[in-house]
Amino acid sequence: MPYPAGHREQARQRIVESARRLFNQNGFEGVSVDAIMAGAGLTRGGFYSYFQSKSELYAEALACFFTDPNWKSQWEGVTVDLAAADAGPQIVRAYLSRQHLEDVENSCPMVALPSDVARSDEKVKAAFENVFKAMVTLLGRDARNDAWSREDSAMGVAALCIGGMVIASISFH
Amino acid sequence: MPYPAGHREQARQRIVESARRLFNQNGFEGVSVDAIMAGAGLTRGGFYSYFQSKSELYAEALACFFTDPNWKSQWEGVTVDLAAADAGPQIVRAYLSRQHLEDVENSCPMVALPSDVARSDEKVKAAFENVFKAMVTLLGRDARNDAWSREDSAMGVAALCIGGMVIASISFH
DNA sequence: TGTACATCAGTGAACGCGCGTTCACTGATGTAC
DNA sequence: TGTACATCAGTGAACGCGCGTTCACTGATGTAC
Repeated sequence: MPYPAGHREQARQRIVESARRLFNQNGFEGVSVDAIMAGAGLTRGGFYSYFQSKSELYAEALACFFTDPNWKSQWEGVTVDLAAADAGPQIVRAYLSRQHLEDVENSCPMVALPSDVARSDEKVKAAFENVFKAMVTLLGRDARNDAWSREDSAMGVAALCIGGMVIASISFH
Repeated sequence: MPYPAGHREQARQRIVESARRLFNQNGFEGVSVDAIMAGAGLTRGGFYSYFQSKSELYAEALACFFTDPNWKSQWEGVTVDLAAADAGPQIVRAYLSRQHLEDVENSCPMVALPSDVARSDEKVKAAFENVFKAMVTLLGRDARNDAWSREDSAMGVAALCIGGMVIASISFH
C-alpha cells in the first residue's frame, strides 16, 4: 500500500476543520469548495474523493461543536470542562462572553448559521439539532441541581443564550 | 406627464413586497433579481431604475416588520393591536404561535434571516436593529406594568422569543 | 375630433464572473525481486 | 542495493449553469395643437 496509514484521514480532518472555520464566517453559499480545499492545503479536484457534496461536508462541519468529545472552549480565559458537575453555568458564562461574540471563526454554529441551516437539507438540520440537544444536556448539568436541571428549563436557557447572541452578532459589531 | 400619478410608486411597493416574501423563504443569496421582479409582474431590466442594488432592496424589505404602521399579524386568529396598552403579551402569544412558525413567507425576519443579515452590509444590519428595537418597545407595553416594562427585561423576552423560534424553525418542520 | 410628438416605464439581450462538479491525467510512494 | 512496477492521492482544465448588472431599444401613454 502506498502512502503512510492515516495520511488520508489527516487530510480529511484538515478539510473539515477548514470548512468549519470558513462556513462559520461566510455561511454556506459564501464559501466555495476551492476556498475550503485551499484552506486545507489541497486543490479543488480532490474534494469529491472525500465527500459526496458540499452539503454533506456542511453537515459534518456543523456537527463537531459541543458534540466532539475533544471540544474545548477557551472563552473567558477558562477552559470549560464538559465533564464537570456544574458544566451548565460554566457554559452559559462562556457562551455569553464577548470572546465568543468576537471569535466568529470558532463560535457556535447555532449563532453563526441558523438561517442558513433552516434552508438546508434534512441531514444538515439533523446535525444542527444534535448540537442543540448536546447544549441542552450540558446546561442541565448543574451542581446546584435546581430548576435548570429540568430539561424544559434547560431548553429555555439555551434558547435565551442563542437568541441573545444572534441579536448581539448583528447589533454589537 | 405620461402615466397616471402613483403608477411608479405602486410598482415599487409590489417589488418590495415580492422581495420581502422571497427573501424570507430563501434568504438573500437564494433569491435572484429576476425572481423578485417576476413576483412583482415585471422583468429584470427595470430593477435598477428603482433600487441601486439588490442589497439596498434587502434592507428595505427587512424594515417593514413591526415598524410599518400598517403592520398587522393574524397569527392565532387574532389581529395584534400594536396600539393596545397590553401589546406586549399579545405579541409574545402571536410570535410563539405555530402559525408564525409555519408562515415562513410572512414571518419575522429576525427568525427567518439572522445569519444572512450578520454577513450583510451596515445598512442591512441597521434595518434589522430597527426591527429589534421596535419589538422591544412593543414588548415593554404591558398593561400590568410589571417587570416586563423595564427595557432590559423586554430585551430578554425578545431574545427568548427569537431564540426559541430560530431553534423551532429548524427542529420542528 | 384627430394626428404628430415627447416622455419615460419597462424590456430582454448581453457582459463578465464565480460556482459545483467531473474527469483524464500526473507524479510521489512503497513493494517485489 | 538498485530498478521496474502497481497503486492511488492529488491536480487542474473544462463543463454547464445562474447570477448581478448594464444598456440600447420598444411601445404605451398623455399632451399640444
